[in-house]
Amino acid sequence: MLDRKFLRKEPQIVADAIKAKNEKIDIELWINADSKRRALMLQIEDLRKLRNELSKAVSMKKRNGENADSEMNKSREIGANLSSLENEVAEIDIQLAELENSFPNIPDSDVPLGGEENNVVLRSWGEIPQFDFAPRPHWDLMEGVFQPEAAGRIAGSNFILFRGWAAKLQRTLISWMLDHHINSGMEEIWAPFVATPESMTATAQLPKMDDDMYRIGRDDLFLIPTGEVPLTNLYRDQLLEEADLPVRLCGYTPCFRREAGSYGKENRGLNRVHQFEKVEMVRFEHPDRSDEAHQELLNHATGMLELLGIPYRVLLLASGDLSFAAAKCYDIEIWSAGQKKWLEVSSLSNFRDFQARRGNMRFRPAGGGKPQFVHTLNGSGLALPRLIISLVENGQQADGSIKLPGILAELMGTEVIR
RNA sequence: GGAGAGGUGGCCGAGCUGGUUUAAGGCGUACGCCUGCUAAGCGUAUGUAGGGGUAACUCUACCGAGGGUUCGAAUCCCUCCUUCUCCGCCA
Repeated sequence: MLDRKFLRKEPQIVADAIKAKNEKIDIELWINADSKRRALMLQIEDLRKLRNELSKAVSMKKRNGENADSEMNKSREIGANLSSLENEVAEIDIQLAELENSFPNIPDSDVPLGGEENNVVLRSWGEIPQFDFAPRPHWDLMEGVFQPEAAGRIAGSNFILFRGWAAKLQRTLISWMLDHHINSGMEEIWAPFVATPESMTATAQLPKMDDDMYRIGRDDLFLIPTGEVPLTNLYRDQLLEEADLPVRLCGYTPCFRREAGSYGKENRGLNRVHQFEKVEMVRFEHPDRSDEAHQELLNHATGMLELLGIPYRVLLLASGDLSFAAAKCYDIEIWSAGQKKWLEVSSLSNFRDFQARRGNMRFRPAGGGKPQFVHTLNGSGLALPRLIISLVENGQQADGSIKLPGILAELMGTEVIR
């Protein structure tokens, strides 16, 4: 959510951001409703003041045993007036809230304008593996341990069922990544995998992503589409002390996505599924340090890829590719040798105070003074299916066996999976 | 699922037979004083949001959320959420 004062003062910046993010909403609607609301509030507050004074007079007179009928009648009239004005304001408030929820965050000034084609590759690491045979896609290499048909029988199409070493590999990676985060000072969180509409609104999956999420209608809950939701909402409506910052969290969660209308070749195998596992990093930062924190999250995520020996590149997303709530976002893409393409395995965003304002997450400055909104950041660290794709496809050998990077070989108890 | 008890400012906690409470008091925090340091003590200030004014300042709202009763609601009524205790059910 954007600050109302900002909306009043800088409508053009907001309009530009709406355009840059390809949203369709008109700020004029908000401006009109807001000024109408303020005019009404002026009247309401005057009437309330009058009524408060009358009330006081009634109270005094009654205590002295005097008659207060005329004050009470006046007050009654005011009450009738007030309730009709208050109803008007209530309607406007609903409009305003809807509009405010629909304004996207403002992209940072260093974010390139335009769509996906304007994303900038900031850096890359590692050599793209070469083979003296034709490398195969993961669904071939994982035949027997990755069984989409079995998953389909259980839950419908586009779900994952792993067995044997694939199941163990996933569990091992989750555990290793969490330990990696914990060792760098993050606190591990195990949170609910469902969340209320309020939580979804605070992190801004609602209203925009409604159609992309699974909803449990009977209890009005959503299956979380990312660990960002529970980890960030941990501090919804909370007041932190400056000394508490930064709060550095990590946690494993499954992520549920309807991926409505996305079928086809691009989505074969593990590329795009309805449920995937992910380790998420979330950070609550002092506004002055969020840029630095963003870099740290990025370096932390890429550090893991370097340990695993997976070639990657880092993209700075252009405005049109930026999510609704983000001010700035880096994507990390890793190489898929079998499919010969880059796969997004992590998205690291700085939301500045956008989510904090929606979720009322604040801190009290060290020297006292008014509470301020924190900055929230998050990033995948990392998403499992595509990481597994890359490990399997990049590590494949001519006979179809898979060579594991040293660190994983140790954890899995074998250097080569057959 | 059933019964009961709670939800008040950063925290604790009074008020809850409706009207000088426009939320007491304490803790914490900030500043100052005093004690030759420290501890203790004393004094003052200190909720959030919005509006008006150049300004000292001032007005309005907020006591889990939303409705209702009333001239007037933290206080009475209804619905919902949530926490705790007991019972039931359950991996």
